Amino acid sequence: MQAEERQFLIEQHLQKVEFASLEELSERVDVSVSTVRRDLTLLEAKGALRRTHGGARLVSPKSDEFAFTARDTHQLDEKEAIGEAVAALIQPNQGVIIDAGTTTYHVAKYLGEKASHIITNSLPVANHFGSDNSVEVLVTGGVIYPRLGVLVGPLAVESLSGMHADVAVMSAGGITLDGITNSHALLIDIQQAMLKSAQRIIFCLDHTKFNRRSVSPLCELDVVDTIVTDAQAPA
Amino acid sequence: MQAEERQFLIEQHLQKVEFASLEELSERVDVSVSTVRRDLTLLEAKGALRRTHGGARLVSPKSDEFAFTARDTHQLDEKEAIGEAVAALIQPNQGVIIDAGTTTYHVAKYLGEKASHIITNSLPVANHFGSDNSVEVLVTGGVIYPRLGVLVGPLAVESLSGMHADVAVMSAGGITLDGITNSHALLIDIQQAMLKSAQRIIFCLDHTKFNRRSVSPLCELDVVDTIVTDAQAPA
DNA sequence: AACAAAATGAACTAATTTGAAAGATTGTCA
DNA sequence: TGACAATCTTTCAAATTAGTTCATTTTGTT
Repeated sequence: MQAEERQFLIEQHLQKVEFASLEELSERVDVSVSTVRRDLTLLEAKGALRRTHGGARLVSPKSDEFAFTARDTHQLDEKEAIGEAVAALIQPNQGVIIDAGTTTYHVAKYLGEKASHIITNSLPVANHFGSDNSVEVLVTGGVIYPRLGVLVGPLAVESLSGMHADVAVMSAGGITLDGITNSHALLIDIQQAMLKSAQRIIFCLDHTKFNRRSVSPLCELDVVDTIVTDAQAPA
Repeated sequence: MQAEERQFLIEQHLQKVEFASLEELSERVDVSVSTVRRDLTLLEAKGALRRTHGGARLVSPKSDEFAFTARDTHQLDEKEAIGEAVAALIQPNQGVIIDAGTTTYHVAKYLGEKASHIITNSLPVANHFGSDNSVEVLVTGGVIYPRLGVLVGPLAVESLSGMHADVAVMSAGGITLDGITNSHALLIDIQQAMLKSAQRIIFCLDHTKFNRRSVSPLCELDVVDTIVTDAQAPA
């Protein structure tokens, strides 16, 4: 790999995680810590980031974007893995509904140009496909729920009600034997509309979601076709 | 293989991968590394790419989102100035419709928390306010028009039809004494819905738009309340 | 076919980059 | 504050890459 590419990768990674340690970066781009140091010095001179003790951080935690969704490093690896697995489940040229959420965002990343059209109420997902003209992306209307970049409200529900998709890729706050629950009542309406509009329902739930119950009930378990999770989850 | 063909292949490959090492290229086009070096020097002189240590890099990386809108540096100063001027025209706590476009995006930047609610079909504008919870941002639904990040289609028009705002901040492709025109028929419907929903209409038009006529007519001049432009514009 | 011109690949040297180790600095915790 | 660990900067040898030169091959022309 070339120096330029490496530096680009570092920059790009920081866009995602906001802060990264030297070790983390050195592993990620597979060079020594010394080299990462040098790269960071260069990138800092360029103004792309700011060096800190032990690593580097984004210079402007750009309020432009959705820190929470796109930059959430909490269990990043698991989420990436789930994202990849779900993307593999989807057949080419299907229509896919993508729910808002940190995990479902990763599904979008791995989905590439597989889907023929995508329906979403998540601004991060919409942004991800924004410059990709091989996929038709339909964004539901709605009011932006701050920080999450989710479109909520009656307009979002209405938009979804008339639509149809082959698959819905969903996320939630918790799952028990009684069913699936989520935290915001505002989201429930929208998610239920999504469930109605799709033929096959896939839920993305990492192991922290199991045996947890959020405030609002979303649906029974028998509505769900597939659950994708990570290795640490119970049967 | 001809030298020209080889260079074309190199260029084409770089379009795909953004970065490539000499070895990689030399294998791909099946010549020695020396020759690849020479090719790269030529291609660099041509402006097709930039040489780096160990390889080459694409000059214009297409990687980022909505480069067109947010990073369009064409007449940046004028647009910033227009943005600031329009923002100054807006009273606190008004409802504002913001059209999609490079200039209107700058209006959003200067608007801050002045408006009480904002209605837009522009993803860059939505992103800009995304994490700001002092403003209610209503995003119209619709299909993403690639590269511009505009939401278009019937859903966008429907979303707008039921709404109301104090001001509409609009952009367009050209203006003559006969009226205002814009380039994409898809946008026209939406813009007309915006015009209907707002009490006061402000158009942002830099001097290049004057005496130009785009393909589709948008509206007559008497619909417009205010036009904000830059110093180089005619009276 | 014979020749000149251009392109190619290889060999060599100069320049750059890299990784590791030294000592200097900073941050942390009692 | 003082020790201790972690991180930073500097330095240097090794490795990689760039630039140059030259013999050989290919190409184009007569």
